[in-house]
Amino acid sequence: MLKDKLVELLSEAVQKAQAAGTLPDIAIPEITIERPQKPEHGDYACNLPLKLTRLVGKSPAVIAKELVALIPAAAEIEKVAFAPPGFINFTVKNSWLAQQAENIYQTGDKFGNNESGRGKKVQVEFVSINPTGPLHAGHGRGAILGSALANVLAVSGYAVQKEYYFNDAGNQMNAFKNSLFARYLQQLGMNKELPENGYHGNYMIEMAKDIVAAHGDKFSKMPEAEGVKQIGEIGLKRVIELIKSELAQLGVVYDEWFSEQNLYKDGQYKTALALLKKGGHLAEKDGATWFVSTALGEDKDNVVIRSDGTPTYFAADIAYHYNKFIERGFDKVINIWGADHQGHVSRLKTVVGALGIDPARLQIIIHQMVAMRRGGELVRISKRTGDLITLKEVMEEVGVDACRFFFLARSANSQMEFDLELAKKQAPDNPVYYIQYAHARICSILRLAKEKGIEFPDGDELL
RNA sequence: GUCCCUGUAGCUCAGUUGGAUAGAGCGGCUGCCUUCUAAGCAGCGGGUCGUCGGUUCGAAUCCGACCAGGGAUACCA
Repeated sequence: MLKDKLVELLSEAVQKAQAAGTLPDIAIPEITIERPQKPEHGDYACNLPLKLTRLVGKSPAVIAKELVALIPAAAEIEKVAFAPPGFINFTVKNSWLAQQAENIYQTGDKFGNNESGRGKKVQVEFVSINPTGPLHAGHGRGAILGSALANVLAVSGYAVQKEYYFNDAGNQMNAFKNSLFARYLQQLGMNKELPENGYHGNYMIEMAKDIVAAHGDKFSKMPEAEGVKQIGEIGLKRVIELIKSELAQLGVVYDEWFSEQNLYKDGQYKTALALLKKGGHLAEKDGATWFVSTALGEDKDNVVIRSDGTPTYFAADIAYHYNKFIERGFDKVINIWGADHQGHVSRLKTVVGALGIDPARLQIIIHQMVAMRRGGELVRISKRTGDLITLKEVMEEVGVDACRFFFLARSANSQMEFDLELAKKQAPDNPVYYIQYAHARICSILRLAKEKGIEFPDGDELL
């Protein structure tokens, strides 16, 4: 990259200055190259003299002028200039720029790829919602963020693995299974109430209908516990397939679907907890087992095993991260979570540290919430109410490309509003439309050029 | 109460580790139409960077206090 070349040139100049005694023999701060905002300031700029002024006790202008004189000539560079108060500005040759257009054209899709990841194993885990129903509109944000990030890492030379973690054990799953069973009995005309914290969505009724069509009434004839279990398994499979296909439709494809149950099967859960116990991080209180995070600077301790002997979600997460780092040996793990999980960041990092893993290897990206609207009107995302808007509906309404664009167009840590009207609008105030329009125009220019037989050489400066 | 995110042009937002006159798109205003989709092109205007203080050669950026909006504060996940 040209920036690296410029850093090289500047380092040479600094060394010469130090050899000549115009600069003292001190550690030089990192040389950074930036793009100036004004074209008069050249194509690239460096503020090293400003950084050095305090260290060497000379005015930035003097340092800059001395360095400019010592910068060696280079094929890419037209001009090196001093600019007050202490910038060094570089102007690149037009011929070099024209050559870049040709390079980009020749490199094609691979342009910009690099090896800075050096093959390090990175896992990006995202979406990972409980498989209790279809994805809603807000889940699209994590999905797009995760897949885009994984793409970027992959072309930067990392060995990336995209993972979806699903909880197929625990309370939420039981509520799902019981709800589905209740809906199933209702379909058969039997009187059965939904459980108190059950799932009310229409998709549960649809799924119950399908199960009746496929399997008849056989689950109603077995003991309830057995019926719930079997019907739950069917429901779980169906929901996971549903989620998988919706994400695939969005262009998001995973390498691994990781089930929480794996953690218990392979004994990793026990191993991870034993490791914490050995480190003195666990304590018994009120009949439950706690992770004593207060000893490590956290605000409160966290329950790991409830007084009824069942593990909490946090306990599973401990085992899961033990698995990621120790069993599977990822160098770096990136979790993408919604803002509603923000409270878990600190304790997860703490417990990872307690397992003897450098917490810096775990990076958690929190994205803020998404509000959907149609023009002026807010659209609810809530699962409880009937006017739930699913990710599938959004994709089908505005199109996959527009969907990806809008979710990616805001930085993760600012709240966003997704305007369905705007995303569909064929007018300049819709950025997606604008981009598509630019593409159409370019194609039509190229088509006309071909029709008229206009020739243009590769890397023509006039283009 | 405590913790996290946010507050920058009329609107939606960028702004890398502190650096040059704080940027973009849209909207607004002015001028352009016989050959590319006028769904266009050229130009102009637009700001106490939430408020107040501090750090320093220099602050949208770092520190402190405060104000406003959103989120989190379970033996739920």
